[in-house]
Amino acid sequence: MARPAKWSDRVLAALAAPQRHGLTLEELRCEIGEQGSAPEFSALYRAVEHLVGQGLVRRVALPGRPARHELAGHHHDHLLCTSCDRLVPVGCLAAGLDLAGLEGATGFALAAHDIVLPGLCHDCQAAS
Amino acid sequence: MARPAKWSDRVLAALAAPQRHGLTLEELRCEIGEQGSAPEFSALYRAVEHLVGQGLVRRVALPGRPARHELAGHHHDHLLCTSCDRLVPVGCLAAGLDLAGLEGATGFALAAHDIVLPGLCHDCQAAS
DNA sequence: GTGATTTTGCAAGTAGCTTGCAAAACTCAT
DNA sequence: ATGAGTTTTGCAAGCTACTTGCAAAATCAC
Repeated sequence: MARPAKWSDRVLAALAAPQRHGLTLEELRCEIGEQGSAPEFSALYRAVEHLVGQGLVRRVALPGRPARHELAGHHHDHLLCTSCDRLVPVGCLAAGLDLAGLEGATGFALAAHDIVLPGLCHDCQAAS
Repeated sequence: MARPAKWSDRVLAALAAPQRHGLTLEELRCEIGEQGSAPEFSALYRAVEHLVGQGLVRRVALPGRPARHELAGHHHDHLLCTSCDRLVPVGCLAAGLDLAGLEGATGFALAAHDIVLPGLCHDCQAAS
């Protein structure tokens, strides 16, 4: 090992804070910046990329929105509020799906899924 | 109504061809271009956007990939081959999900879902 | 034809992500 | 302490897919 990664620990710490589930890179940068100096975006990007590669962080890619990141614990899926972008974990949704049946019918080999159901969270329903 | 849309019909025709399910704008442009002149990208973009607004076309947004478009018929979900980008329709997956239970547990109002399960299609499994 | 309306073509702009590269920071063996 | 080797950082530029602005052109209703 050579130079130790300055940001990786801060990233993990920020993701561990349970206030908000699933942070974008930009949010991570702000979060980290509040306790000192904020990292350059590309440095943070590469640090997170590295953590994802190590399997410590899970990236939840969302179409048309910046990806969100969470600590990689046990698998779960998400609900996404399309109004405030809140990402809510909900326990594996694929449990109810006949994956083996789908694979048989289509010839696909299904990979690790990552189901995100869009909707409006409680607060945003009230606000509209 | 004033000037009639030159491309909308071509778009619908191209999407109706069942060879490939789910076309990107770029693929649509090629497809249309093969029977004459290809539309400018932005014209096509706006034509498709209009059709989506009318409810005639459904846009399947995919993270990190260009969105794919299909004729809006009865609802279904998709499998996506992450190697060749093939989009395969598979009949509503949410049927197996306890949506009402999720809504109750989270306070969410779930919107029209659009589940895409990633995997490897038969051909791409063989190729690897 | 005239006017109103809408689409087109061209260009430029945007967000979010990704990469190149040299300079710095750090560890380890000497 | 010194130097070699490795990795991260900062800065800048590049990329893809999408989105928008605007004037010119096409078409419809009259």
